[in-house]
Amino acid sequence: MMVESATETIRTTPSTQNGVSSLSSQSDSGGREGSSNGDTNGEISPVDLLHLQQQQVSYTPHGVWCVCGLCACVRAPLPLSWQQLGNKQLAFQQQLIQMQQLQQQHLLNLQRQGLVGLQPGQGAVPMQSLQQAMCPADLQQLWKDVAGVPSAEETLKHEGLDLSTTSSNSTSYSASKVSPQIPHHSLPNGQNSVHTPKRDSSSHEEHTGSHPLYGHGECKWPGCEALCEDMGQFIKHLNSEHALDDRSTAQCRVQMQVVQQLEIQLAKESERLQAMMTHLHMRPSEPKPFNQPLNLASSASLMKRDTEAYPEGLPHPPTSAATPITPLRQGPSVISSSSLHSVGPIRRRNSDKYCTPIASELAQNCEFYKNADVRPPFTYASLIRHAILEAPDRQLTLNEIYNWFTRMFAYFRRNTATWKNAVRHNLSLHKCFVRVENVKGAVWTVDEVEYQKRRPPKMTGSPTLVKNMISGLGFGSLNASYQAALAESSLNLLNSPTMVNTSSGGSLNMLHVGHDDVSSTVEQVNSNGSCSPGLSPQHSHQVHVKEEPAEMEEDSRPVSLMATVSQNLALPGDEREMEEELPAEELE
DNA sequence: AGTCACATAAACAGTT
DNA sequence: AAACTGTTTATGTGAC
Repeated sequence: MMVESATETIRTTPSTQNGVSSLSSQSDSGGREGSSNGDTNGEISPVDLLHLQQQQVSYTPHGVWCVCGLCACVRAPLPLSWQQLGNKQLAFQQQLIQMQQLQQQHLLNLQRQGLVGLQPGQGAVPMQSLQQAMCPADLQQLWKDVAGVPSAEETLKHEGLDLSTTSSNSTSYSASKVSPQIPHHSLPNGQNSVHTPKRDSSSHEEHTGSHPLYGHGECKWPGCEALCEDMGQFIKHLNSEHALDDRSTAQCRVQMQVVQQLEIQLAKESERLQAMMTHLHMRPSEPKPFNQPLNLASSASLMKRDTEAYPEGLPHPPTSAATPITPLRQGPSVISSSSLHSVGPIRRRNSDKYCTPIASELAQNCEFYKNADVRPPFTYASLIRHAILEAPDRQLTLNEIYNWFTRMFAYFRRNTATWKNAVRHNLSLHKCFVRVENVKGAVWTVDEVEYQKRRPPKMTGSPTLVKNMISGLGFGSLNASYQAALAESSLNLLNSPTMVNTSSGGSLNMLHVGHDDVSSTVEQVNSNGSCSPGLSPQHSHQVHVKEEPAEMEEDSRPVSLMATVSQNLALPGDEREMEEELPAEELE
């Protein structure tokens, strides 16, 4: 039968293993390393790409000027390195362009149907939008540059940006890919795009008495601003000054670029809006931001290796009341910072490295983990500890721990085979987990001292944090030995039954910030009364079955500064938050 | 390169 | 007998 059990594990292993490994690779490479690698090869960085996407393109006799719609930065002329974009960026940009073209075509269809028509003054909209990204004077100057130089198109052609033909080596990444296709997509009826504005306008205004290019007695042709007393004079001006020639053609194409860029921006903003609405559950069906299927299975199906097929559901990002709504956030708040590896393996000390509190994370993102099939970025040990500490009496049976895992994490509802073994393994392996025999059977408790001893946090990545934390406690002048003694003292204090049993036990416990996660914040959360109670006095009364002979020796280490520290530890509640960040290590 | 922490797999034994 | 529980060992990986 053991063989059967083993084979069953093996049978389930491949999928789990693959899943884990793939997730691991996703998180490791796709998260930090992957993105960073992509930026370091002389290619365009995501930031630059973002700017690219936001750019408004303008043509001048001196080249192509791009005005970033994001920050209004003007990039001119475009660096040659941008011509060397990798295929990745090109493909991405082409996708954007295609999407934009579809949108533009749709817009034109609407226009033909009369749903969206050019209204008087509408022609100024792109200018206004551009002016948001660029000061009006500069923008106007750009237009005048185009308007005032008949050879603008020639200049552009000369520089490799042929407005009439596809130019692969255009200096403008966006323009080169977009402009040549505009006539085809924006004007599917085969009408020459260059002629369209003029013909439409001249025929339109004569009959209606209004003209999109005329308003407030001025010609609204980009860069013109010619005063026209009436429509007739304007028409005259239009036909004479803005007749079909190279200059008007170039100006028209520039305007098309402007519109196109704005539509790209519109597409992006629409996408953002969609994501926001998705996040806020305002729409019944949205594309899922997560790669993995989300598990919205009811808690009724918690325990068992349920359902390979999970109901398709909306992404369920953190929605706890304590979590401020952040539209663009797609995952747990802490994950976003400490681990882009939200779908990565449990392991790794992300929370340690970044001092990520698991309890606060779980408190904030409880719903997220419950519903999203995302592996929590915490170790088994920390999770087990959290589960136990969350229990009313600080003790759980193995099965209850299982239940907690499946109840709290959709991920564990599905990947059943391996993690239960891992939980048992961790319970047995780590001294911090103490098996206690009671009437009902065996329950597991947490030896907080052992847990903190388990692995002193390195905090190598943030020495300043350590310094700040110490200084925050008023220990700014402490030297390393004092700090070590402090931390050590805190452990001993924790180990003291009297201290543990007192109400200050929780705050003392917060001294051990955690390298892990749970340790630091179970109490913190408790202080808010939201999640789990404080350290249980019952804990000290437990009968420890597990033999831990060597540990008491460490606990009896001399604590030279014990008294001093204990005074400082007995801080009012408002100072305990600072204690929380005190490193538990520096023991050795 | 060595060490450590962790995850995973698996064998094994005891208990229910 | 089967399932569950608990212990232990082995191995691989990543971080330091």
